[in-house]
Amino acid sequence: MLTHEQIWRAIDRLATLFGYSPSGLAKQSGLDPTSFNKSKRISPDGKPRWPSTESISRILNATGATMSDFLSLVEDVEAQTKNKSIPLVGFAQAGAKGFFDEQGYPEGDSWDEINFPEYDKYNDDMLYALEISDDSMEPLYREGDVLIISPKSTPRIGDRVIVKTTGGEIMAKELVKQNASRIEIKSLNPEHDDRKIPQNEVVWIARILWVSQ
Amino acid sequence: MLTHEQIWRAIDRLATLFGYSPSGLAKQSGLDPTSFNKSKRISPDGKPRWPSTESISRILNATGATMSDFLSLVEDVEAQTKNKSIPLVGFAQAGAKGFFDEQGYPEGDSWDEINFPEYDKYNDDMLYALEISDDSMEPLYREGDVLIISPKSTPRIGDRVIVKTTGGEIMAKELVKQNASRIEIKSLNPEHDDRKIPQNEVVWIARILWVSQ
DNA sequence: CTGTAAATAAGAAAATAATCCTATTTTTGT
DNA sequence: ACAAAAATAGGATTATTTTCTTATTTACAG
Repeated sequence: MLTHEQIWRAIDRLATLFGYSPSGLAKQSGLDPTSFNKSKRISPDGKPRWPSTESISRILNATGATMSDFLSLVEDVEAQTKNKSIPLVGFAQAGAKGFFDEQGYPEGDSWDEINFPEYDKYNDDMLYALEISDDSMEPLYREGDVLIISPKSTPRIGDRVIVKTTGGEIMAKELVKQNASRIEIKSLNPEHDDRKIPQNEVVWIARILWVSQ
Repeated sequence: MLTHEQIWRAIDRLATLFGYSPSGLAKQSGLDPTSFNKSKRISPDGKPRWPSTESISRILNATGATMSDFLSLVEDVEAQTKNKSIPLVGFAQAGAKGFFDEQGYPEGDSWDEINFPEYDKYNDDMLYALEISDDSMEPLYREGDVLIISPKSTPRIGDRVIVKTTGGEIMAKELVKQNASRIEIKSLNPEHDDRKIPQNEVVWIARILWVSQ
C-alpha cells in the first residue's frame, strides 16, 4: 500500500535526512528546483500529483540512499521491527505424525508461529555479538559459536547472561537469584562452581538472546 | 538506488506472485491492460519509460501487497538476507580494556562485525522453529528454548542437527561423520551414547542455526 | 536592519506516461 | 485441433509530470 501522502512525506524526509530542502534535493538530483514544490503536489483542480519512479530513482542516486532507506521513510514506524514469522512446534511433539513431510519441511496445520529474530524493540540498536574462542564452556558453547547479546534487556531469573565484575572478568552464566545485595549465578560448565557476587562488584549484566549452532 | 530494470522486474514479479500476467495486473489495478507491455518500457527513440508512483500505488492496492513486499521484489536477491550488522568480539578478549563502557555497551574501535540473523539465502522461506519442552537435553537445551532450523542447509561435520529416522524418531545431535553408508552423530547430552545410523534409516537431516537463551 | 540568495507559489510550455485503438500472437478451454 | 479469450506489439491521442518562467516569500550573512 502506498499513498500520495506517504510518497511526498518520504521525499521531504529524505531531503531533511541529507540536509537539503525539497527544492535543494530536486536541484541536487538534476531535477528542476521547483519539482517538489508543495504547491505542485495537488493540481488546481484538486487532483493529487504523483512523481514518476524516475524522479525517485534520481533522488536516491543523488543522495546514495537505498530503496530500503526510502521504504523506512515511506512508513510511519520509526523503528520497524524486522521480524519474520516462522513455524514453531514443541520438540517433543515434532516426532508425531503430521508435522513434517518426507523431506523434512514443516507440513500440516498444527504449527504455531514465532517471530524470528525477536528481540526487544527498545534496544534494537544496541545488540552486539561475542564469539567463543575456546572450549571452556562446552558442551553449551563451543569454539566458533556466536552469542547475540542485548545489553539493555533486563535479565530475569533463569536467563543466561554475560556478567562483568569490578575485577575485570567477563563471564557467561545462568542467573539464579538476584536481590539488592548480590546476584547468584550458575556456571554453564558443570566443572565450575556456582557463584555469589555482591552487587557492588557487578559492573553490568547483559542478557544473551541467541546462540549460533 | 533504483534502476529502470529493477522497477519493471518488480512489477513483473508482483504480477507473477499474485497469479497475473503484467497485462492482467494492470487491468486488475484499474490501469489500461497495455500499460505494462514490454514494448512500452523503452520509447521508440530508445529512452526508458518510468511508471508513475501512482501506478505503483494502484498495483499494490489491487494486490494487497505492501511497500515492503514490493521492495523485496525490487531487489535482486531472491530471498533477501534481512541482516543487520552488529558488533562482534571474541569472548576471551572481551574482558580486556577498551571493549565495553561502564554500562556494558560496546565501545572502542576493536570490534569486528557480524550479520545477524545470518542464514542461508537459499532457504529463507523454509526456516522453522522447535521449542524444547523438557530437560532431557540439558545443559545445552533447556525447557522453553527455541531452536531455529534450516531444513535446506546442507549440514557439515561439527554442525548441530535435527535428524529424523525411519523409526519415527526426531533427535537433536551433533554431526560427527557422514559418508555414503551411514552418519555418525554425537549426543548433546553426555549421559547418552553416540550413534551410528545407516543412511537408509535417515529420513532427513536439518541444520540448527540458532538457539534462544 | 538590510541586501542577497535560496526556496516556494503558480502559470505556461514541453516532455513523458497512460489511455485508446487496431492488429497479431499466445494461451486456454473444449 | 480449433475457437475464443487473453496478452502483447505498437501507433495515435489524451492526460499528467517536469521544465521553464516570473513573482513573491523566506532564510541567511553581514
